[in-house]
Amino acid sequence: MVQLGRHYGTGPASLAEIAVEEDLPRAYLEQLVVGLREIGLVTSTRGAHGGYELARPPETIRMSEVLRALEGPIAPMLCASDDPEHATLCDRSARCTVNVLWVRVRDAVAGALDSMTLADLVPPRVPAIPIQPKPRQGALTHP
Amino acid sequence: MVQLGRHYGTGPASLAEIAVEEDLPRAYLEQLVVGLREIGLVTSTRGAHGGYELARPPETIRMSEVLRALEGPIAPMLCASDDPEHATLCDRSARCTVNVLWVRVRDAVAGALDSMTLADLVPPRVPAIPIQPKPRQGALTHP
DNA sequence: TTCATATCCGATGAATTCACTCGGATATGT
DNA sequence: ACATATCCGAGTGAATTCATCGGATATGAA
Repeated sequence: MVQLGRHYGTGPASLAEIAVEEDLPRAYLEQLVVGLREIGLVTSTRGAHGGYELARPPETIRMSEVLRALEGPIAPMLCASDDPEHATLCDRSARCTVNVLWVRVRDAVAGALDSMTLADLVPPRVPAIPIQPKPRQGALTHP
Repeated sequence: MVQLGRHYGTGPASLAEIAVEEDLPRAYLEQLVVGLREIGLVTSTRGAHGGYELARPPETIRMSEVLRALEGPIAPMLCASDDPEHATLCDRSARCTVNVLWVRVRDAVAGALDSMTLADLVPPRVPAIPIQPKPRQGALTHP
């Protein structure tokens, strides 16, 4: 998805390209992209010069959406799932009092994933000729 | 740990007891308790009438400690682990920009686990004779 | 002393998940 | 026609998780 973010606006990128860029097997990417397509995060164009592209600008894609598409509902435990369809009480739920903890953990994770968009993870294009690299406050300086 | 919290102050509780109370195999509890003992969250006394008890009052035991003892360092990915000993960069770390996301998720989880203590999960003792069960504001009423 | 009750310890097994592979069918620009 | 892509279903090997089993060691009570 980060790679698709990089290519955003320049037409579809094939899985073969991304496989090279990320050093991942193409066949594996194929499997991953299924979920992304089903949710509608990416669109595909088949045939020569085809590939995938983001369906929306990177700034509007929350990482929570990406993770849900790839890994399913956010759920530290089965009894604390995002998705009501998927959530189930285990057979210990009668005496178990830990559910509140898992719900808090789940909300914390969902919050963190909601707070970042794909754009936050696409590395900014470094200018070919860097002008006056002035160190920002708090930046680490090498001893 | 919740069961040990219930028994807190009343001497050691044997795994056989807890196995009955939680409907879990005793041999399995034995395995779990190893980590808790090593970290010093529980103390053990061997022999007849022995068992385990919390080393500290439940209010002072953060759930982050418990989870770390049972499940190891908090780490959504290997490159974003709590424990510096355990943390490693993967071979993709040079081009991968997603680390910041995992660090945020990890901090969110750690925060949630830090914010609750074992005492929050030990169910309060219901009085034998309930006096005027007045429904609190916001409590769910059955239709 | 004997004995039942406990914790300790190492090894083993079943089920699930993760990262990845394979073989082909279908669509499409050149 | 043909190379380039996506699509699709099934299958594999390693690792992890949850749990089991057999027996050694310590200790309070009869």
